Amino acid sequence: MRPTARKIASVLTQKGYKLTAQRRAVIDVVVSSSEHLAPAALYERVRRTHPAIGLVTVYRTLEMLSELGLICRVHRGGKSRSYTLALLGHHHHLVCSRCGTVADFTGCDLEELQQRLSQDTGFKIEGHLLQFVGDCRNCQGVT
Amino acid sequence: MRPTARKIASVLTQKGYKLTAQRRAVIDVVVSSSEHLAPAALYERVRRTHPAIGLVTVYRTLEMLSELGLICRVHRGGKSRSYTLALLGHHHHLVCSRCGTVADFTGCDLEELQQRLSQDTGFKIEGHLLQFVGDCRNCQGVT
DNA sequence: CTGGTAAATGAAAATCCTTTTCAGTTAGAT
DNA sequence: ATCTAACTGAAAAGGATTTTCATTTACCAG
Repeated sequence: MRPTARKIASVLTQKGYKLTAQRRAVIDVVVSSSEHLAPAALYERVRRTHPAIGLVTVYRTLEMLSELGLICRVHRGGKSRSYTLALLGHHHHLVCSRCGTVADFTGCDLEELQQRLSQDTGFKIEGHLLQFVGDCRNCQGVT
Repeated sequence: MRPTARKIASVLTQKGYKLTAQRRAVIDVVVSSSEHLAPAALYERVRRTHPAIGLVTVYRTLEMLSELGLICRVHRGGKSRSYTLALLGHHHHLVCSRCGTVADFTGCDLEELQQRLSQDTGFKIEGHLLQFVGDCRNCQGVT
């Protein structure tokens, strides 16, 4: 289930955040992108419709949306961070190593493993990060 | 199975890399550390025995060891990268969010999930990243 | 045991990405 | 319409990482 821009906006106001033109613009881009986006790339796209926006605002908005759980961070090799729209509920990513397309999936079924690890190591486990990397359908033919 | 410094050194020479004093020093620190280490932290430790080494060399050596699969990168929140000795074979990490201690584990059993995802999405999956985050035994009492 | 040579090193500078600061602006409650 | 805390953008600061380049060094050949 992909949330709509409207839905995200309403979460913001409910939480007491102001709904500025800049935030709307960032949200619109996030909602309409199927790939994950680094702050800089997102900034470029937002600028098409909102040329006066500052990169800093993009950073701040992404940070805020991320804390609210509305978008989530994608972990790539390590260079720059990226974000993608959060699906409702627990999910993970499948990232294309060539074009960066992100597919989400649910049903990781790691509870059992987590419990085993907790017992074995004494860790109090708070979360996990699971991500598959590969080539998406479109990129498989490409050299 | 933890590889020894000797073992790692021999891989380097086999691959045609020169075995310099600096590289030996970096390898020694990596092998003798149970935690994962960020380049800067590793640099500090290496300097104890090899004060003239440059941070750049540490970066370059880590990059090289990582490409050879002798160490592997640990993904934290996102700030700085870290590396830890690669165990032989397939394994994953359990990272303490407070002190950074890394425990390894094997047996992630994701083949089935991977196959399902491949079919559903058309991705040609090449690898995955699985990591649990939590508080290790020592850090659980701490405020 | 010498060279000779390509590879490796260290210091400084350059790049990136991200965060902080601060003065000016604005959304939304009253 | 007014007020105020929240928000914004520009610039500066901060950090991590990479590049550049002159110098040094490991190690192969002789």
